[in-house]
Formats: sequence, structure tokens, C-alpha cells
Amino acid sequence: MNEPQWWLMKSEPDVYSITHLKEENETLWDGIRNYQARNFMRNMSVGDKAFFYHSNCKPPGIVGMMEVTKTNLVDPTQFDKDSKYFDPKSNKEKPRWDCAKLKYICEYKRKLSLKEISEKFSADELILVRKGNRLSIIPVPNIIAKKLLTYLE
DNA sequence: GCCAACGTTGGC
DNA sequence: GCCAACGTTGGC
Repeated sequence: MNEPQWWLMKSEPDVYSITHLKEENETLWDGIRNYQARNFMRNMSVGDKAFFYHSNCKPPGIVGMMEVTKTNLVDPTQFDKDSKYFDPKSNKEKPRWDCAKLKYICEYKRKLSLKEISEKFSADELILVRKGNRLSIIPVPNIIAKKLLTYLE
């Protein structure tokens, strides 16, 4: 059994927050329309862990933990004409976008803000703190994940 | 295949 | 609202 890989997954709390996930227990992480982020998601394995990051809010930061429960799922929103994620260039024979299913693990008592993360990590260590980073899904090396956890627990 | 224009993300 | 950093698009 390999050690689970860690990820950092961003969501705007106005759209989907850790509270929503807690209520649902499990969610399809759909709407990813960036190829790099999609490719990262394709590399996820069941049992992997992810930090839930609230973006575009004050302050942005890590608020909880999730676990990957299913992978290689077709993102249904690409075929939904009423969805903002509808993609006319995709087709059911060869779907362009897929997603994973994530399960709620916990919400941290205290948010670890981007500011704190920036103070504790260098840009080399963590993609998240690199200026201009816009990826909504980021792999987190295990050693970095462990360091993050020491500030969260 | 190059590259300029344009769009998006997201912190500030 | 600004802007940096990319990704995407489309003309050539």
C-alpha cells in the first residue's frame, strides 16, 4: 500500500464551502476547466488526502481536510447546457473533462491563512505561495503536507 | 509552429 | 479596481 498523496484543492466559499461539504459528506469535484488541474486530478488515487482551501475570501486559507473516494468520473456539468461549466466542444463518446469524488474528513478549528502559509513556506516549497499561481488543484509533497498539519492540528 | 491579443484567476 | 501570471485562441 502506497502512502496516500496529498493535494490542495481550492474553492470559493460563496460557491462551495467546507460547510457545504460537511452537510453533504461527499461531493463530486466538478467544474474544473483547466487542463493542468484536470491532469493533476487524473493522478489522484482513492485514499489520497486533500486540504480544502477557501479562495477569494478574507482571509483565504486552508479550512479542512478531505479524502478521495472515487476517481476517473465523467464531469456531468460539461453536457449541461444550463451549467456555467457547459462545454460545447466536449462529447459523450470522448468527454473532455472528468473529476473525482471527495469525502469530508474534518474542519480545522482554526483557518491556516495564506498569509501564515507564506510566512512559513518558501515559494520553492509550495506552489500555492508562488506569485500568480492560479491552479485550483495542487499536489502537495508529503513532507510539506506534514509540515502544514503541524500548524493545523 | 510562432506569437500577439485576449480571457481568467485570485491576491491585494 | 489593479495587476501579475499564465492559458487559450486564431491569424499567418
